[in-house]
Amino acid sequence: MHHPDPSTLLREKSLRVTRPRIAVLNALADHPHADVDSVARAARLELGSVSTQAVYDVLRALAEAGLVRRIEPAGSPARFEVRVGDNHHHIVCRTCGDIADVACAVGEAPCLDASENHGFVIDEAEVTYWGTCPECATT
Amino acid sequence: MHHPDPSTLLREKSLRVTRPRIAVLNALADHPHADVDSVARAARLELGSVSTQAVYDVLRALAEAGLVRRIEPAGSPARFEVRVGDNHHHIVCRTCGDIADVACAVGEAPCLDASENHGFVIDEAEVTYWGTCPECATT
DNA sequence: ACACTCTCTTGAATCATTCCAGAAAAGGTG
DNA sequence: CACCTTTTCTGGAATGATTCAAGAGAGTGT
Repeated sequence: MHHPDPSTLLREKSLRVTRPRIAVLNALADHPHADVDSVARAARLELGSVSTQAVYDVLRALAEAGLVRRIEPAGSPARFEVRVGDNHHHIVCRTCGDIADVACAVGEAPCLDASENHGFVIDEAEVTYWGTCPECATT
Repeated sequence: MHHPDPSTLLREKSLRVTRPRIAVLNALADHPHADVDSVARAARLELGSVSTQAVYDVLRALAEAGLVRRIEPAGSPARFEVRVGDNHHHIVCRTCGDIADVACAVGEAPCLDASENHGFVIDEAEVTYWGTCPECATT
């Protein structure tokens, strides 16, 4: 399930290849939209042990390099995903916080134009759909 | 400054009319997109003193009643605005965190349709434009 | 293998927000 | 207007997510 080799990805961005970084990339490949805690748990399964701070550091480094994307839906701790570069959007369940991907029709950022920009230079339009997921809808 | 009378707004929602609530509504009318701390400071100018917890409680009560809207841009503490009910969107400066309103072309939520909904029932599409504000662009 | 630099570990601090129990105040009623 | 019920406000403490700091440890190019 880890198609693009984590080590290769890291080298392409001139980042050092370390076991925690590989474990975090693998964790995110298996668990899209995972929060820091879930990533840390998954990484620990692979490594035995990693400090929580290392996971935070790794995630920040990967996000800065553009290898992962940090998403922060209102009311939820930060979540991360490896799917980058396609400017897709998210749909969040108001009840359980579950997140699903929604492809962007345009594909490139910014995919929407603002009617008034107030002099701002806009580089991205982030869309978050809010609703109820199938499971929470039935209960 | 405070166009619709705060007391009237509160009564319309069957909320008790208290001095902290009026002060918070006035503060938000004067400072759109203010965070809790700014609201508390503004409210203290009007009242002399209010506990921070009262401000949190008031903001939650007002948000639940639909009198104010809570917005939470990634990386920023929660901010509040007197709700207009027009489903407008926001443009956030990546550098200074400043927020401006952007009218929604459609007006009613959800103003966008998701291409795939994964079985979710969508009730709102929240759009956040990211960019650089005029001041930060020049510096 | 060596040296240089970046990354990881441990431990503590910070910020925003929430929880709790009791005191005070708002609104309806007689 | 005084009373009573319910809701709200106060003060203090707790929680959760995230960040800071200093030193030990590991990756990379020569």
